Amino acid sequence: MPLVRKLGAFVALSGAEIDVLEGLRKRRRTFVAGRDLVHQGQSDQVAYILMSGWACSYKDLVDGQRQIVDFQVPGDFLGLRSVLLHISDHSIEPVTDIEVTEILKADLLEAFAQTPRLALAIFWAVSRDEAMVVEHLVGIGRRNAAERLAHFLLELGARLALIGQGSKAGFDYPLTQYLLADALGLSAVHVNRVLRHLREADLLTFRDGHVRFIDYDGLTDFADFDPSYLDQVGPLLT
Amino acid sequence: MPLVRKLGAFVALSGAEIDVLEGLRKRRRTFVAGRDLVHQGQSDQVAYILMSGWACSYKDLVDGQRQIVDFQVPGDFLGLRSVLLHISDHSIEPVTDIEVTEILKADLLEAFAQTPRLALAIFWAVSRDEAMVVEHLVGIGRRNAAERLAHFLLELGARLALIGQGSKAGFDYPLTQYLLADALGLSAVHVNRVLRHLREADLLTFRDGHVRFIDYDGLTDFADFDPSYLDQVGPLLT
DNA sequence: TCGATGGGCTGATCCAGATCAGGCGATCAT
DNA sequence: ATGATCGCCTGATCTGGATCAGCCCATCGA
Repeated sequence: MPLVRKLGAFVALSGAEIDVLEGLRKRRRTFVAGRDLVHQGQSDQVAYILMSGWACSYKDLVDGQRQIVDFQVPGDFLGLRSVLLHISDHSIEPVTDIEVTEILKADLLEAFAQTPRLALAIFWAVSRDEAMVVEHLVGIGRRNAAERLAHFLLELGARLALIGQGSKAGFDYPLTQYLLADALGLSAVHVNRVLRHLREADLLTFRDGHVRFIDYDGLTDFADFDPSYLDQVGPLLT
Repeated sequence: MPLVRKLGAFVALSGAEIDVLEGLRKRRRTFVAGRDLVHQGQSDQVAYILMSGWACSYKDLVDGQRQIVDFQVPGDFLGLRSVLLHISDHSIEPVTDIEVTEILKADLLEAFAQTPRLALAIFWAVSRDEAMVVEHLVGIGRRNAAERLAHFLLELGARLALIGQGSKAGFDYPLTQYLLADALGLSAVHVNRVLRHLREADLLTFRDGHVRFIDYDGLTDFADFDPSYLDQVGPLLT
């Protein structure tokens, strides 16, 4: 299970703790691509763990624009923040068909009371998510389009590497350039142009559902990518 | 104590829980304006609760720019994220002289184990902080300079109202236009111009250390400010 | 088989906000 | 009393990325 793998990067979980996580298998559900699981303004107090597929969390603006806050990959929580806040401040949309397991507020209380170490591990995961949002903020606020895009793809690569789905060579993605634009605060037109620049600079390619890092070190340098905020020790094996 | 007041907006804390918080008084420290308390890359695993004064958390880029992620006001946590992550991914600078109380990682574990409700309240505060960062991300990504600035000041007003230091009429601030620019992803020059526009549109004034909301409802409308992400029920009394 | 749709790609034009280059007044140290 | 510094303010110019308008190709349902 990808979550166990991810949390394992932070603390060695005991058998009992892993059992708690594995016990969640029972509440498995699936959702189809494109139809929101959580909608802005809803007050369900339910979160999910993503088991397979990709999702994204985003906010809509009145004028019809939207900002994608982050993509979620297997092992990530969906909507954990809205369990504590009374109203969900964002929407979540599956990018692909996805499988999830449900977490209720009661589960969280249970985890806090019974297995403080597991609670701490969840707290770590939440902190890491927040660190990623902060990094996106910095990217949108201060990096130009090319650096921002490169940085974003490097981050995704590192995150996927942690669950065994990416490496320094690249990774498979289910994203469109429109999704990327919504995440990066750019127009789809400009995303396309920037991808061409990166390709022409022999840094990476982005096509047919696969990112290939051609010059990983050059790219890291270009994007000023310092993965320490991801808190992964040896993030990229290959 | 402002933290008690803030958490009280989420759960009614028991006497015992308040005692735990009040017990932190002993580890009070002060810092002078401008000198970083926490520096990017440091690995101290210590956080603080801000008792008085303002601070800001920010990230530096290689090219000398910086992005302020958020300002902290009394009752807010400083650097809580870096207690869990092994390395602090950001810096924290006091905007004014500040008073803080220290929280060690051990305290946090203690809180999780002993008083799960308090732990939940802290979790709530962290979720709220994250929701604010997300809102800033949306602002920088998709709002124009004027909307972004107005939204930001309205948010600050609401946050200060929660601890009794602001209202629909306005609030006192210790910020410069340069700080505002670093927070909003704008240049200081442009912040100045936008402030003039907002003043000329009879929406607000920003001078002599005091924000005055001239047309609160008009401003809310203009900035598309929906405070539900702050999870405050009756945020603005006056 | 042929529209319709969705994703990718491109050139031309436009504009919000950056950058450059200052000026003004208040405070403060010598 | 005089620089130096800091915060605020302004006009002129430049530019990164948006917007507009459209083409190409693959897929898919009727």
